Amino acid sequence: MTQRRTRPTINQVAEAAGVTKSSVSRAFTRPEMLSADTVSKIFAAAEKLGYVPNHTARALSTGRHGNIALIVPDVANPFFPPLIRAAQAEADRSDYCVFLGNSDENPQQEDKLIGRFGGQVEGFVLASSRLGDEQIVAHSTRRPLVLINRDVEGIPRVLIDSATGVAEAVEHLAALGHKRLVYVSGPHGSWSNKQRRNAVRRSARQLGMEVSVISNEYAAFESGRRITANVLATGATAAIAFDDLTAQGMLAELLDRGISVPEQFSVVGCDDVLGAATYPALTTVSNRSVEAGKTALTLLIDILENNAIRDVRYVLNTSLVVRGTTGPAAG
Amino acid sequence: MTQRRTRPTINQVAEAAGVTKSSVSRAFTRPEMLSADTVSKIFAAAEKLGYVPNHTARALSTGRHGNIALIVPDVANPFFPPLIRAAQAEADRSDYCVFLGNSDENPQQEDKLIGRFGGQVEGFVLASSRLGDEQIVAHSTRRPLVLINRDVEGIPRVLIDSATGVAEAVEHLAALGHKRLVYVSGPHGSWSNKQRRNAVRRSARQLGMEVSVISNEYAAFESGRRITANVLATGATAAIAFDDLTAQGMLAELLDRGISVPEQFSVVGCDDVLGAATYPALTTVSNRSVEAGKTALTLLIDILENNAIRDVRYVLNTSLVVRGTTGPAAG
DNA sequence: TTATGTTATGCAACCGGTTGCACGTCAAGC
DNA sequence: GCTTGACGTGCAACCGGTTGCATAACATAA
Repeated sequence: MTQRRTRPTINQVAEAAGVTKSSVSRAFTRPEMLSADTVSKIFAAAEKLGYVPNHTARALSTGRHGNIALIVPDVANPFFPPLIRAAQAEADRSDYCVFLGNSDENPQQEDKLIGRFGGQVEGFVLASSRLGDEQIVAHSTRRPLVLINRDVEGIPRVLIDSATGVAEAVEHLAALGHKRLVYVSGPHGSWSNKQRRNAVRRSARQLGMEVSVISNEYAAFESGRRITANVLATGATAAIAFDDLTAQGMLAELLDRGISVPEQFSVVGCDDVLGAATYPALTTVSNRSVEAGKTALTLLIDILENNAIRDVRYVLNTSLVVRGTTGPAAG
Repeated sequence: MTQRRTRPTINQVAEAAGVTKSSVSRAFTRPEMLSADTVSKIFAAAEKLGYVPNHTARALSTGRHGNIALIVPDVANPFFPPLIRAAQAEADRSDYCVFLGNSDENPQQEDKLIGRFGGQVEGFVLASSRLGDEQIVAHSTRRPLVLINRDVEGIPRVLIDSATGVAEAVEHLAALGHKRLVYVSGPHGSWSNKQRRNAVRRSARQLGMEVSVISNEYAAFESGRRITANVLATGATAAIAFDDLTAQGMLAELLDRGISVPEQFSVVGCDDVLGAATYPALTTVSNRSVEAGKTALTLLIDILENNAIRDVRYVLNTSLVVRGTTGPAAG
């Protein structure tokens, strides 16, 4: 294995070019301050030595790292990867590096990650943060911070308003003749969950439907299976799940129990992360996670570069995507 | 908005505790060098001021950042999120921060990311790298580097050996009476793709089956749909796809064309990223991406902490998961 | 020719830690 | 009582850049 050579420093370039290190530094940061001659002399020397400015040293003296941190509750939840990818791409356009943190749905872990990243990032994007409002506010006093799917006043935030889509879902079910409805909850600290639950309740009340709420802490396929018994026990004819994964688990469990969807029971998911991959293809609420990721980063970078401290509340609407898991009420 | 205060430095703590900054530094890094009295005096002062060591300054003088970079071709490809999550968790156990890079299946982009991260990480994990061998070797001379699903001699690597599972798949199809088979390729630079293609060819030869290979640069649902016509044109009765996404696309297209699976055509995926979510549930080759992510990180951290420069080649075997998309050959 | 202004470059302090070496103190050994 | 060694702490250099200010060189104006 080849030896790991120590990289050339600004001093060596300076010596090779016959100038001082100030000039070398300027050649790389503000070349317009130097004569064209000097600049090209320095570049030639740098090129020859394979000089690359030391990021850390630069960060120490300027206080600017060119890094941002993105923290999500669960990387493996299909809602997040597209968001992460979009955020990443946007960061890349402005030459920022992205730290990714996985909080495991755990506020303490989230806090710990913020602390760990704190010293080496310009700012944060917290997606579906599980922290309390006060903690979020506290962190935002140290570093610029943008929230996704979390509505804290005074802090720039990008919200995917699933309420519009969920309301459409309830109307859709009402139109199909359903009278009793279940909402299957998501994580306790989740803003989206609260929003969806409220939207279901509100619409159902307006349409004269009856709603039960079933709690389900960890949103995933397996827990979707588990809570299906409780859902059926309510006597409802349709369910709206916090997310597609939960809905998918319910679908599998219903199939196993010989209950046919949508003939005997209707299921609606949320976030449209599975496309048409389930069987029957899942009726769900559309997802704007790509735009959310991109927008959050644009916002953060704008704040960083222009020192714009604005109280932005950016809302992305959603709508119902009707596929094959909803049908006329049984009976 | 509260003002962003500048954090206390080692000097302020030193003054408050009535010692020099050397002692403060030692209190945090090698407290056994100091008297217990001094240490507690310093900790008290630090606590009171809310002192947190400056990561950047420390990194500058020690050359150690406590960061590692993980680069994947596509975060949104469901193969990677579980791997990323596992890697993340493992890094966390040793207090490393993880930079995530998305190369977009593009070697240039991958190279650029490595350069961007280079100055602030201890080492790299490249998952399914699209770089050429020489580039990988070159980068490994600068920083420790562990590969996932890429077999370059002399470089520590974790390989998911899908060949075993793919061979089982071919045998399974042969046992079902299939004589003509298609392998639908994945990305050009992909080691996994080469491995799978070869495994299909080898097993098919042994079993006296005929194989066509259809190329398909970008592995995804849509491209799976697109190449289905070509697949059918070969006259084969079964196909093994580079990955589940491609297989899923084919399934959708076959359904649209009124070709029933598995009665008229059999499909096998690879990586088992969709679980039983497709319809029919996809027969596929198991996936060890979680272990791969975890192992790669363990390896890298071991190299970093113990300076162990070993030529490790860690292989994870796979096997066939039979579900509902394979059946007896038509006719 | 001298005063005045511009421009390019150098000097040295600074960012906030770490660390090799020197020094002072105190206890044990002779 | 003096030497020796161990131990705890301080001094100062160093990591590799950035940047405010001073200065030299040269051009322009009076």
